[in-house]
Amino acid sequence: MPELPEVEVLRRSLEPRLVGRRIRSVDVGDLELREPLRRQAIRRRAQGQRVISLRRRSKYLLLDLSGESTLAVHLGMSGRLTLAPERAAREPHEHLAFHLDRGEKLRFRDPRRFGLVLALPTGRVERDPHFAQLGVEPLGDEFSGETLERLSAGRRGPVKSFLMDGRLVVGVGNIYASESLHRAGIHPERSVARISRARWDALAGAIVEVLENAIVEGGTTLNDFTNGLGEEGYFQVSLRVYDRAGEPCPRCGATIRRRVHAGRSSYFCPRCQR
DNA sequence: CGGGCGGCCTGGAGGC
DNA sequence: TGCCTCCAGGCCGCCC
Repeated sequence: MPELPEVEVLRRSLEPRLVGRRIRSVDVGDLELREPLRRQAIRRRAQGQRVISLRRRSKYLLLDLSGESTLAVHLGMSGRLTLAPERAAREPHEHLAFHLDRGEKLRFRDPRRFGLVLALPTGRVERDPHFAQLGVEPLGDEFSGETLERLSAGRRGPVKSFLMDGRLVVGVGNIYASESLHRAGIHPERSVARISRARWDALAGAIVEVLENAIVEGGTTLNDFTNGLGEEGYFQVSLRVYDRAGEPCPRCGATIRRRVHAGRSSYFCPRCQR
């Protein structure tokens, strides 16, 4: 579900509804997520605090709270964070509920439980092991073809794996890696050692364009992504290759192919991507 | 050391 | 209708 655009869409949808609100109490279920939930830390850091700001780092949504605490939420593959009326019934796979003032709650649902909810001291987020190794933000000021070329120096593997390595570049997952490579005209299996500076520039531009467009369109809802208010995105209609095997390439008309690399499906146009 | 793969989970889709 | 297999947006650890 969630790559950078979806998490950013979630952040923007929740920000005006959460900033300034007080968390009165927290309910945490019995099942564990990708890691065991640190229930005491979550309750101790969240209860009674106000939401000061919402940030995003990589695919984590960060809720900065009063009391120098930050909640970090990662949606994994199937997580959803949504606002609901306080009286709404608990849903299947609802693992946490943050009860707010004004009769609302913020709930975290995650059927597959690949997600995470962490409570950290605000000043230590960057040093936490979940964050310390994260790479460059593709929508940050310093991101360019030069960045990609520098990060690829001395490496050899396929460019798609390179793009999806969160220690190098964050936020680009399986959908947006395929889409960016198609827009830049680069085959997903091309070795990073064989990409020219001009192509790195094209790829950086394609990544920024695809991510920004996806954010404007509310993210990609293939199955169940929604923003914090339960609204679906519509960038799926703008996808040019992802999940379109057998369809014509919108640029050249050749048949889009699906191939598995590193255990993940890649979609590409065999004619426009070399 | 870098890259590839299996595993973690549940649910939905499609085949028979 | 039911059962089976495959597949899924992320990430980590193990293996070569």
